[in-house]
Amino acid sequence: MAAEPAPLPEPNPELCDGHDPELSPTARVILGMLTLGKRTGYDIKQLVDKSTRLFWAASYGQIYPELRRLEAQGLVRGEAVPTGGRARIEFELTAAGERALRDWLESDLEPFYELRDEGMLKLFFSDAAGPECAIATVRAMRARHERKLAQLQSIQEMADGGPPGPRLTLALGIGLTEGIINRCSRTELRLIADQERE
Amino acid sequence: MAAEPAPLPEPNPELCDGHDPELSPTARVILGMLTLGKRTGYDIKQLVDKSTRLFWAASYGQIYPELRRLEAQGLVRGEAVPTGGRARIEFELTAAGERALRDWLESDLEPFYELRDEGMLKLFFSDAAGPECAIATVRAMRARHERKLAQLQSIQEMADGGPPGPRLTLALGIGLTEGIINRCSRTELRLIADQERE
DNA sequence: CAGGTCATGTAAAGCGTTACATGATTTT
DNA sequence: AAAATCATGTAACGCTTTACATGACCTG
Repeated sequence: MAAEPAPLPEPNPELCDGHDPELSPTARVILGMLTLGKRTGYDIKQLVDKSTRLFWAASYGQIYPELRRLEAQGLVRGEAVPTGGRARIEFELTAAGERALRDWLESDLEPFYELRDEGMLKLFFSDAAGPECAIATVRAMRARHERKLAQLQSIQEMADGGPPGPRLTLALGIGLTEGIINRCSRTELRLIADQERE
Repeated sequence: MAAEPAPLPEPNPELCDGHDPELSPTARVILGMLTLGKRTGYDIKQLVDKSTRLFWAASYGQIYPELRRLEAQGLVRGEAVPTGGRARIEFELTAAGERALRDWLESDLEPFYELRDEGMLKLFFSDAAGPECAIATVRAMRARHERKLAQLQSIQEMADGGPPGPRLTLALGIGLTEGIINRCSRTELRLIADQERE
C-alpha cells in the first residue's frame, strides 16, 4: 500500500545551496499574478478571488506577510506609490522572481493536489442516517457545482480575449464542473428510483 | 507505555448544555468510522487511508487527540483491550455519539468543500514559461487522476458486498475521475494539435 | 534476529482563515 | 453624510502534517 508512513531517507535536493528553497504555496500565486504587471497586495487578492479561487485560494493574512518575505528573498520589489494620502505599495517581479516562477512552472515534481469534500464524506456514511440523507447530500453537491459553473461562465467573457493560460484553465474548469454535475444528477436520479422501487 | 503522567486537558472544558458545539472536521470521520464497530486509533487511520483518503484525509497527530476530546465530550467510549503486552484501546460510539453523527449527516448546512490543485494553477500561469509547459502540466494532471482511478478500482471488490454508502461513494468517485481524465486527455490532444499547427 | 506491522502518543512547525484595527478616498 | 471601496496590516486561533519516540508482536 502506498500509504503515508514511507519515511525514505530521501536525498535532500536543497543541499546544494545557491538555489531556491522552494516557493511556499502562497508565493506561487503571488508571483504568478505579478506576471500581469505591478500590483498591490489588495489587487492580488482581488485577482485571486476573481480567477483562481475555486482551485487555489489566498487570504490577506497570507498575502501581506508573504510579500514581505518574497521581498526579503529578492523575488519581488515593492515601491510605495501613494494615491493622495492613501498608502499603496506596488510590487513587481524581479529577474530572480521571474526565474523562480519559471523554475516552478517547469519543475516536474508531483504537483500538490488536495480535496476536502464533506459531501462525499456524508455520502460515504449515509447508511447511518435515513434514506433521504444520501439523496439530499448528492443534491447539495450538485447544487454547489451548479453555482460554481455559473460563476465560471460569468467570467468567461473576461478571459475571452486574453492569454491562453487562463482561457484554457477556465475551459477545463467548466468542462470538469459540467462532468461533475452530470454524474451527480445521474446518481441522484438513480437514488430516487431505488427509493421508489420499495 | 501507559501515557498517564501526561497533562490531561481539563476533563470538562465543554459546557454541558445539551447542545452540540458542532463536530470538528476530524471528529466527523472518526465517528463515521466507528459506525463500523469498535476500532483503535490505528484502525481508523488504516480505514481512512483505504477508503476516504482521496476526499477526506486524517493523520495520527489529529486522530489520537481527537479521540480523547470525543471521549471527554462523551461521544465515544474507549476501553483498554491489550493484546498480550501490547497496548490497545478500542473505541466505540456512545448513544450521544450516534446522535451527533446523525445530526451532522442530516444537517443541511452548506457542506465544506475545498480544492487545492497546483496543476490548475500552473496551467493558469503557463504563459510565463515555454509552450510545452501547459502540455506537461495537463499530462501530469491526467497521470495523477489515472493513478487515482486505478486505486479506486482496486478497492471496488472490497466494497462490492458492503453497504450502499461506501459503494455509492466509490461509484461516484470513479465516475468523476473518469470524467476528469477524459477532459484532460482532450485538452492535451488539443494543445498538441495547436502546437504542431505552428 | 531482522524487518515489518501493530499500537500508542507528543512536539513543533507550517499553512491558513477570521476577526480585528486603521484610515483615506470615492460613490451615492 | 453615509456607505462602499481601497489599502494596509496584525493577532489569535484552528487544522494538519511531519518528525520523533517507544515498545511489543509476528514472520521469514
